[in-house]
Amino acid sequence: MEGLFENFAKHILLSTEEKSTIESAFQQKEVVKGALLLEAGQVCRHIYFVKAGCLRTYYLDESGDEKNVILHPEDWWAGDLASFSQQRKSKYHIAALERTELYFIDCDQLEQLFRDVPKLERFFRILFQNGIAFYQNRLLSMLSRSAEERFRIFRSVYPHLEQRIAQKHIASLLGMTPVFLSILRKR
Amino acid sequence: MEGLFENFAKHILLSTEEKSTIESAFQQKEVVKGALLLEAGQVCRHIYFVKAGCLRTYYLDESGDEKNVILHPEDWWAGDLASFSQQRKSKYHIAALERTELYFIDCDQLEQLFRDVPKLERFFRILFQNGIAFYQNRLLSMLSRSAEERFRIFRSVYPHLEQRIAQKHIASLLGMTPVFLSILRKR
DNA sequence: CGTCTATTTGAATGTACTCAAAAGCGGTGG
DNA sequence: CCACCGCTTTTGAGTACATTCAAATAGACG
Repeated sequence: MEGLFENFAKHILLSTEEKSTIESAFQQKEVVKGALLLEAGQVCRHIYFVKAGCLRTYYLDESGDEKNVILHPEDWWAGDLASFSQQRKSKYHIAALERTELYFIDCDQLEQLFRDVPKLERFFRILFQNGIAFYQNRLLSMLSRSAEERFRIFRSVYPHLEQRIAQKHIASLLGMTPVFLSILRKR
Repeated sequence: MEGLFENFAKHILLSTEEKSTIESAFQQKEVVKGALLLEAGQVCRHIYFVKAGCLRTYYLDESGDEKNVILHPEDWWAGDLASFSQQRKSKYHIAALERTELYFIDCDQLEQLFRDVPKLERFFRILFQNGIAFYQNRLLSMLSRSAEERFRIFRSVYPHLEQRIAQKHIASLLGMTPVFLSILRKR
């Protein structure tokens, strides 16, 4: 679980005992491309950490269109926090865009883990704090950038992801149609 | 500081001692309409809680246009968390849209308060968790809703705010021009 | 009351979309 | 290994939603 602990180490310092407490709470799994980890309408029961591969969180709208809200490549966390913490039905689906290796934890066990290793409250407080900054940025880019600029930003932020995943998923993430993204790429 | 403690009570239970520790860490002030609480380029040194009135967080882009990222009416928190926690220059300005009554805390004192009242880590973890859900929603609405739908949503989420603040600020928040919002309102 | 800023209105324009069809690509099975 | 099927991407034509610019009107505030 190296990748996971490196991630924790970004914000908190864990003792060996704390690490082993955490290690025993997390599980590991590998899912195939297309696998569904959370379905809208269900309560989110797990938080995932992506070791390798890529997940996406998306909204399935009234007309059946999928809107990718966020991609989770390696070293990212995934899970519907609002659903998780308020035990409400999720609005989002979470699925794998590639064969993906994951660590995950059950939501009840995470609550227990918060009690056993209180430092984790701090870790997630900071993680979520950064999450807010991330979404503020995304929102700002929707408010003030053209489709072309948003695509340029995407390319610079995720240099290799463009080759790994379908254009339609990038288009959806950036709030444009795949047809229009294809036109932009030709330029 | 009733409003503030009611807000804390949404997620954590505080003892009388804890309340008084918190109370002595927060300060109070009142600002006039238009007052600037945070300027882009400066490091965010305070977190604000809006008792009455309304603040806005906005981005001033290259061409001098202001983009409202979020409004903070009564009972909301404000402050650039990313700047605050990483001690980096803020990208955003925070200003008052009305005469506004505030509670605020210095960032160093908040760090101290996290040590004195560890429950607050939990409070802010949950607050930020909800913040992420809020921004996900905003983002989704930019990704999948028309300007008209976004305006309808705004009206239902903030029923009285439309009368209190300038249309151009609502237009900016919703990612459209004030001219177009005026056309929408006529319909 | 006068000035300054915000809103409304109209015309022309542009960015991005829809629809449809063709081409490309990837995986599967014969 | 190749052929076929399904899905994704490309291309083109026509369209719509929202913008820009400019001018007129209304409203806020000292």
